[in-house]
Amino acid sequence: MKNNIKIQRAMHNMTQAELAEKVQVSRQTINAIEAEKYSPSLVLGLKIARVFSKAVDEIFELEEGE
Amino acid sequence: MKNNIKIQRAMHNMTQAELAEKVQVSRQTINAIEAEKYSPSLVLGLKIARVFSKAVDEIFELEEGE
DNA sequence: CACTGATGTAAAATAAACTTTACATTTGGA
DNA sequence: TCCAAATGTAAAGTTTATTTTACATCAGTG
Repeated sequence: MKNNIKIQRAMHNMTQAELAEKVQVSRQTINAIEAEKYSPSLVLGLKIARVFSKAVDEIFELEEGE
Repeated sequence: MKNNIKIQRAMHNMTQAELAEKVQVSRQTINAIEAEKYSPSLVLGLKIARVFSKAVDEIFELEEGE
């Protein structure tokens, strides 16, 4: 799972902690997702997309063979 | 998490087992998701959307307060 | 330099997704 | 009615996401 959350945050001038609060997860969770340590739940994916007013598909993308 | 997988399957004339195989999960997982026993991972959500050539947002929707 | 806010990371614990096996129920067609 | 395919469901087990606590680093600012 690739994602461009970091870029979206930059465009919205938003910190990891702020995003975390908006979608009600811990800051570490956002950090881990950005670092691609694991991929989020669909609920979280939808919430993050909503924060940035984007479709899920515009933020998250499957990788080869995934 | 609401979803319209059952409808999508009907439109594509596809069985739970067939969908399960296409996205590489067990049939029970598809069944559980349709029955909204739990919501899928984002990876699985993206795969399912891909099977039906739809955006994730067209198949899955957050519920009130979620 | 000292301080602060933002980020990276890690280990242990909990919660949630997913699998496997197995069986019951429903439904449509021969 | 009988059969088979499709669906529903359940319990136990494994894997993965997420939390909590805690600390380390880094960049900019006083």
